[in-house]
Amino acid sequence: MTDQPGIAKIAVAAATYWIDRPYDYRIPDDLAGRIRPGMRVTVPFGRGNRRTEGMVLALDTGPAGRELKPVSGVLDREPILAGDLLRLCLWMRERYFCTVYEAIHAMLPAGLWYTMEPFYSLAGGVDRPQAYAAAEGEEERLALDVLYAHGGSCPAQRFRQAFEGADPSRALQALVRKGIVVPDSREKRRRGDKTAAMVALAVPPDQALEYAEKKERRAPAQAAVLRLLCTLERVSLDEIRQFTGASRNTVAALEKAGLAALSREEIFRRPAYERGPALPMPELTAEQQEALDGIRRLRDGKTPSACLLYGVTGSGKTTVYIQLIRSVLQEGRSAMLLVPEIALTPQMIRIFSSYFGEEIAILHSSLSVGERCDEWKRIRSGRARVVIGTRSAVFAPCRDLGVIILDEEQEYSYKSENSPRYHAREVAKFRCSVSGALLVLGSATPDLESRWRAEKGAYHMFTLTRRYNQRGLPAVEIVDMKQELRAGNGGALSRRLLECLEATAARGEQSILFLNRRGTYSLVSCGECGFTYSCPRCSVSLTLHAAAGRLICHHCGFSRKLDMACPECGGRLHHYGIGTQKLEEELRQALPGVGVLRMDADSVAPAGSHESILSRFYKEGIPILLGTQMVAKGLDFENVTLVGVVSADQALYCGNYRASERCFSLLTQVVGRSGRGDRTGRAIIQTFTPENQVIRLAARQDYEAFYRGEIQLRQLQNCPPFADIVTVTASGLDEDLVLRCCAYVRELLTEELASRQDTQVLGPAPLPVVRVNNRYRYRVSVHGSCDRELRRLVSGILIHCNTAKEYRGVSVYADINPME
DNA sequence: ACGGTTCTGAGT
DNA sequence: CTCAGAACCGTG
Repeated sequence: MTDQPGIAKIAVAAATYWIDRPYDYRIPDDLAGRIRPGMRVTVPFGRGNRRTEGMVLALDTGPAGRELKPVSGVLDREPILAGDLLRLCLWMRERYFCTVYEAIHAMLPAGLWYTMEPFYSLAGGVDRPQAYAAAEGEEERLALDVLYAHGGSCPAQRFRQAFEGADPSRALQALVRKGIVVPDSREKRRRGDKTAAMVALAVPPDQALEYAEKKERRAPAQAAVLRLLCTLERVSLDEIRQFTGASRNTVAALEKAGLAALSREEIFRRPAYERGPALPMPELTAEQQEALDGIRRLRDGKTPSACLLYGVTGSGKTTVYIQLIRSVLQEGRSAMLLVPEIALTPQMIRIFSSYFGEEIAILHSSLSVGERCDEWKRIRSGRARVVIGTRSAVFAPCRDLGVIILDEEQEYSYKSENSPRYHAREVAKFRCSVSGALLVLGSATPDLESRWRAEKGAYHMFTLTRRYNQRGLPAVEIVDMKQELRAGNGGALSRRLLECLEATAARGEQSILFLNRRGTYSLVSCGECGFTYSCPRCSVSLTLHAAAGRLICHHCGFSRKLDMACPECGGRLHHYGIGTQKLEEELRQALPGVGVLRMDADSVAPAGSHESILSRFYKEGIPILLGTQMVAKGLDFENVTLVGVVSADQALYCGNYRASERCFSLLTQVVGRSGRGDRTGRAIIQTFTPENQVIRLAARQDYEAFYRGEIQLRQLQNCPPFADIVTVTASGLDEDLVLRCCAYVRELLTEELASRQDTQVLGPAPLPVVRVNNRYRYRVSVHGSCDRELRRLVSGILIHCNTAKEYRGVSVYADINPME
């Protein structure tokens, strides 16, 4: 009787939410000792014993109470998830109502995922004549031909190729029924590890040189390779080719002669980014030093906790980050810096590469699968200890994490919109508490929730108030667009803004115009009968995509050609709404001869064009940069002294409880783009509601006043941070059924939560767009503390609604503090 | 979800 | 009595 673990507790990839639990498997003798928690394995699952992937969560000793199925194979040599990430999976399952494997898929780069590829093999004990004798018809014989050609086992894909369009499945199924062929599956990694052939001397250098001299005449290439190897010890085959021109065969000959040894070494695919010149650590201002010291003291505390670094735009938060990361590295630990959108921060990466060189790893969605996978491996191996990335980088496999910094922590891009619907800030907080790391939230306009926690003492707060060069904040003017209309100016740009744009250009300075509306899209409608195009699958109007001349649905992608005239009455079609493209035309007319650069979803579609537009703006000094969200953030150009917000209103009136916060943050950021050099900037905000308090406070850059007012509203509405909002959303093709399901959800929640004073159940309410892709979507919301009781209740509801046959065809999911 | 098992009812 | 398809059920 040994105490060797004989049982593995395994999370199975094929499990849906309602059957997701750790399953016990027996560890067969041949795999004993090779299985550890954090490794992926294959296991038979379900009645059909289909092979599926599983993650070993824990090992257990002891004789099984009943017959267990055995683990069938091991996929990883080493645990791919360390203990902290494994714990995180389980935590995410509880918090975000997802399966363990959904959490695992969020954590692992796609290149490391396995897929199960269907295979067919010859059954044991059947010989070739027997097999062919049993086969009936051309197709079955062909299938056997394919199998024997591949040595008795091959992927299903091969049959499809060999059958040239004909369906092989009938023949294969017949052979399976006859017991000649067995179906099976094999795992396949999405992207393999990249390796390079390396060459090294297999004998002492003097011996190699001697041989080289001897062979100089008859084999000059071999001699050259040997001499190179004497100086460099280990060289890749490619380098040998480059330096000596010798071919593979030359090296092979040396290997055969016992002089060189060939081996394979893993190499890492690295993303392209601009490396900055190596720089000494930046100097800190007194204020920055004070913040840094305070943050460091937190790290020295027994339980490093979270802190808020509140710094106005241009106050040098990045400098503090750099110094903080350096001190973490000096302790031998690793650091993580999360940013809302990496495409917008090439400067950030450049700066960090200046200070940390090849120790940085970059993780974001526009890397190739291989690059992402390899950056991940560099982090896990400890080669890269500074991770810079977007939302999903919060799962980076850092060893001994010392700090996680969330820059612009109020940004909503940190919240995932699909399962697992996690918030990177919450995940970061969890990881920090597990690893004893410090969480730093940086922002010029902190999330109300964070600011409130700071006030309550849950977070420490450090403040940076002074801008770089002692520059004052820009002078902000609010322009009333109603008055413009009364004065007969129906355009998108006020006279005041045009005047300032012209004057700025005349001084040789630059302006940024911000339009809070995506792309070039606009609504099309008939001027005579009022007809508008609507999507046949969704409850929205189609919008015009001028560049393609097509009408497109932003929700499902449906598109159609634009008609010459109204399809209902033949009347003239008008385009409403203003996009960047239209604004660009208006500008060119109003300010002829003044250069305009446009940056929006359309113009940056080709990869890398984002940066090239910015560098043109910088280097060519084009007077006006016009764009959407993407010009609001992170740009830092000295010569920009004017910023115009074309319309401040859109962000504000959309019915979301966070609309004000969002608007305030956006306006503050945009305004902060102005006057970063040695000249004071100016900003102009256009609005139809100049009396609006949020706009006025943003113009004054008065975050504290905004916070005071807004936090009271939140308390009245029982919204975060005073309560969580847990939503249960149902969708399906049958609107009645979806509503009936919601009614059930509402009833159950109301009943079960009746005793909770501070909890309200709201809805069902349609989503802002009620129908997408023919599916109707309604949701019930709970405002209250998302404690264990509520989570269990919601979990039970999800399981019931997704399995009960009266709601068949309705899918239901839950989200906590969703964006919409 | 998925595939094996059981149930059901029309057809021989 | 047979057999196909629907309903059902459990996943280690």
